[in-house]
Amino acid sequence: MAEDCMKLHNHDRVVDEVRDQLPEDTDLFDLAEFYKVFGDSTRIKILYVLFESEMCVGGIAQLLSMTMSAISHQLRVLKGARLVKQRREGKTVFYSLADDHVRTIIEMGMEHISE
Amino acid sequence: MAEDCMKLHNHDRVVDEVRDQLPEDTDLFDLAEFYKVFGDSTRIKILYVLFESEMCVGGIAQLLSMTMSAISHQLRVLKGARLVKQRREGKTVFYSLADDHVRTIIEMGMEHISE
DNA sequence: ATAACAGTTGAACAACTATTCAACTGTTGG
DNA sequence: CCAACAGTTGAATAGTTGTTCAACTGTTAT
Repeated sequence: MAEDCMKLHNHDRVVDEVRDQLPEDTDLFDLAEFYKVFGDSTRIKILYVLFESEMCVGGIAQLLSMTMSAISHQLRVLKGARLVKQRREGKTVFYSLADDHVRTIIEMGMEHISE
Repeated sequence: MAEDCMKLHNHDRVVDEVRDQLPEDTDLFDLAEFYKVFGDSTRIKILYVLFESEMCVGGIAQLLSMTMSAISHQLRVLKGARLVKQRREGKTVFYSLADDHVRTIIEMGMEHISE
């Protein structure tokens, strides 16, 4: 007699049950896209900077010792994820956190890795 | 007189202040690495499956219509991030969530994108 | 011992992504 | 209007990453 994992553990039934509980495929995809935004140290650094204070692109660039172009590109990604917002004052553009949600998410991660 | 952003907004002082508040560079890097793990829809799907029930590699593969090899590769990443743990039973290896931390982090993200 | 099964692993390839560079927009002061 | 500054953008490049494939380990039943 065949002792497959399938037959031993009754896969087909369990698999069907679990499948019903899963969120929509598009939601799972969107969630991964969202977390991708946190998956880059430059963006993480920018977010941490904005935790402390709103700041213009040049200021962030100076702080992180990077070009304004590089920072601007990443700010665009952060804005796309609705994590930051911008405010223009003359030639300068100030960026700040869109909401406090971000803080919680990042603190959650920090907790996990420092265990 | 030069009306630089620098001089107008007193960058150097603010920048220095904020720099002191930032976590270690290595911590910020590790945090980004951690979030990278959530930044893939296959891994997100696997985590959601394990929310419902512990499951073997073949079961997950069947559920997600993917090869065992692909799943095994991703489980390795998840294990590396200490998000899942394994348990052997004969030829079968069962995976499950390492702790409930993961649930909170993922729910946090879901909240943000469904706003 | 050996065959069959469950899972792992490393190399290779394709797809994606972060930074750089140069050219651009928009704003302000002269 | 023009020059200078702050920031943005698109193309190009280098580095990273997910899946596939084939070969491998480890376990169990005969």
